[in-house]
Amino acid sequence: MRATQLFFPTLREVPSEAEMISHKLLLRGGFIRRVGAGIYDYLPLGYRVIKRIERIVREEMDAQGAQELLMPMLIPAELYQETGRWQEDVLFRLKDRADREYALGFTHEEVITDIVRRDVRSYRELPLNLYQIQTKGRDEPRPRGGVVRGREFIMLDAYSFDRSYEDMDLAYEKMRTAFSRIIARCGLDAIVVEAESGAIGGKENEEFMILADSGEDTVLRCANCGYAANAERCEVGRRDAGRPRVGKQDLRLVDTPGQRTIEEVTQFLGKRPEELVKTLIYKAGDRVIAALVRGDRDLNESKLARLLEVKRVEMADAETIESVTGAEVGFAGPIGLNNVKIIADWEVASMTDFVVGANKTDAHYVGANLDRDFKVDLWGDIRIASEGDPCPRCSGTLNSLRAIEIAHIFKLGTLYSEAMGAKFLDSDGREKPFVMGCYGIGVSRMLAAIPEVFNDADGMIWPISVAPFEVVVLLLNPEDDQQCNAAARVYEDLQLRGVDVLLDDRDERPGVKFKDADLIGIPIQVVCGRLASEGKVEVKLRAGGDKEQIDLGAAPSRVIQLRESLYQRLEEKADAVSVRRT
RNA sequence: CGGGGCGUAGCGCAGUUUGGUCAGCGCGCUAGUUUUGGGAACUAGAGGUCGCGAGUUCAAAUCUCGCCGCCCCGACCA
Repeated sequence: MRATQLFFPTLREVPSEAEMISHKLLLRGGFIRRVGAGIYDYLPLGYRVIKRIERIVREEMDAQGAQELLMPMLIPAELYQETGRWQEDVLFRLKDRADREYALGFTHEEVITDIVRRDVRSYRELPLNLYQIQTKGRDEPRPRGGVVRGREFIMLDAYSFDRSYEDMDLAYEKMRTAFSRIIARCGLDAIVVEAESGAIGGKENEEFMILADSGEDTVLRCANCGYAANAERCEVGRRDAGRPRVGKQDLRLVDTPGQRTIEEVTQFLGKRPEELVKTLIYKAGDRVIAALVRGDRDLNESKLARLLEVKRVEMADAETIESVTGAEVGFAGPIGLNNVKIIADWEVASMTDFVVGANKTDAHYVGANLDRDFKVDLWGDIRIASEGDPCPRCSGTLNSLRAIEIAHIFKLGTLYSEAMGAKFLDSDGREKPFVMGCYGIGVSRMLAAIPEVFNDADGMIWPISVAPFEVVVLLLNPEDDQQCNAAARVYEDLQLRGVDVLLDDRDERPGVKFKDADLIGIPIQVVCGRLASEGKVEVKLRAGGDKEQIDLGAAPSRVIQLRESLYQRLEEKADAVSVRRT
C-alpha cells in the first residue's frame, strides 16, 4: 500500500475528548473517530488492526474445534423474555413499524440456545462449540476511554454445549487455552482472575486482565500463592477472628448533632475511621437486614447476597431505614436493633471499644463492644477486599492492581438450557438439558488495550501480529531519483515476498514521515534517504534499538529476518501460556 | 442516576467576570516560490448559524431562562 493511496488523517494535537493514552493515540494516528458517545468509526488503519486481531481469534478458536457462525444483531424480544433478561437495563430496545419489540444483541446465549434446541437431538452430536465475531449493542451507563467501553463494540462470543459437567469442564479448558493464546499472540500478558458473573450468570467464571494503571477494574493478587481475583469478587482471608477481645470502655451515648457520614463523625469525635463500625440497612428479598463493616471498609453487595442466599440485595430507602432504626438516616447502629437480623464482617469480630450509630437522631455510642452490647446473628466475609488484606488461600497479603478486562469465560451449566427447554437425548435414553459454557473476548477493546500497554512518547508500538502494516518504507525525498529507486525496490521486493508493507511516498518533509511512522507504530521501519546514493538504506525497529545501515540488495532479506523473529517471539509467548497450567 | 467541567473554523485554544472597540490566535488546509534526515520558510488565500431556542437590550460569543450534546469522577457493568 502506498501512503498516497491510504486514508490516515493524523493529528498533531490531541482532541480534547480523550483522556486515556490509547484513546489519544488512536485518535491522533487516524485509527478511530468518534461519532457519538461510545460510538466510533474504525478508519482504515484501525480496521486493519481489528481484522488482524479477528484473524488470530479465528485461528485459535478453530484450532480448538470451535466453528464460526453469525447470529443476528436484531433479536426478537421473546427470546430475551424466555430467560427474563428482557429486563436488563443495558439492552437497547426498539420497535418495528408493527410495534413488535426487539433488542440489539448484547450477548447471545438465548439465540444460540434456540439454535441448538431446534436442531440438536442426540448426545452423538456433542460436544458442540459455536462462535461468532460480531458487533454488540449495550446501552452502557457510562461509555469510557474511546473504544475501551463503547455502546457498540466488536466481540468474539463462543458457546459450548456438552452432555455433562465433566465435558463442559473440558470445553472450558480448551477455551481458556484458546483465549490465553489469542491474547499472547496479540503481544499482551493477561492474568486470569476469579470474577463476578453479572448479567451472564453461572457459578464459575474467570476474567482475563491486562494490567494497566488506566484500567477500570481492580485486581487483587497474592504474590505468595498467586491467588488473583477481581475486587468485586475477591475473598478476604480470615485472621485473628472469632475471639473477641474485651474492651476497656463503658458504653456511652454521645450527642453528634448532624454528624451522619463516617467522615463527619470521625472528625467530630476525633476518631479514626477504623474505630467506627458502619451499619448499613439493606433489603434482601422481602427481609430487611443490618450489615456491619469497619468504618473505613466498603460492603460488597454480591458477597452479602450470597451469604443470605438471595439473588441480590439493595440499600434500603430512607423510609425503611427510619422505621427500622427509629432515627433519621445516618445514625443506624446495631445496639437495640431488635427486629432485624444483624450480619457482620469477620473483621468486626476483632474490634473493641468502637463507635456505632445510636438509632437515635443526632447521637452515637462510643465504647461499644460485641456480645456485651449487642449480638451478631451471622458472620461472614462481606466487605470489598483492598490493598494489604489477608490472602484467602495462604498467609500472604493481597496487592491491588489496576487492569483492563479483555475477556471473560463462564461455566453456565444448565442455566440457559433449562430456562429455554433445550434438551438432548443421552446414551442412557434420558432427556437432559445441555451443559453450557460461554466465552467472550473484546476485539475492539483489544484495539485500545494493546497501545495502552505498548506506547512511548512518540506514539504507539504495535506488536507485529496485529500491526496495521508490518513494515513501513520511508521515502524521504520523493524528488530524488536514487531514493525513489531504492524505496521502490525494497517496497516491491517485500510485497512479492508476502510482507504487508506501506510505502510512504507522500510529498512531505522527512520529519513528517518520521513522526507519522512513529505515531502509527509500524514495527519495522526502512529509511530510504541520503544513504541511497551509496546504495544503502537503514532498517530500524520501532520498539527501539539501533538503525542498521544495509546494502540495498540485502535489505529485504534483513527485514524478513527481523519480521520472522518478531513473530517467533509472539509464538513462543503463546506456547508458554498454553502449556503453563490451565 | 449523583457530582464536576466543557461546547467559538478540521484540531488545539483566547475572548464571556465588566454587553459595543469582536469574529481572533496557533496548527492544519489551498495556490505560488524556495526547501528536503525528526512535525520547513515566505507571500497570497479559503474556512465560523460563537451547540440550539426563547428572552432582556439601541446593541448579545458575553446577561437571563429552557433544551441538546460531549468529557471526567462516582454509582452500575460481560
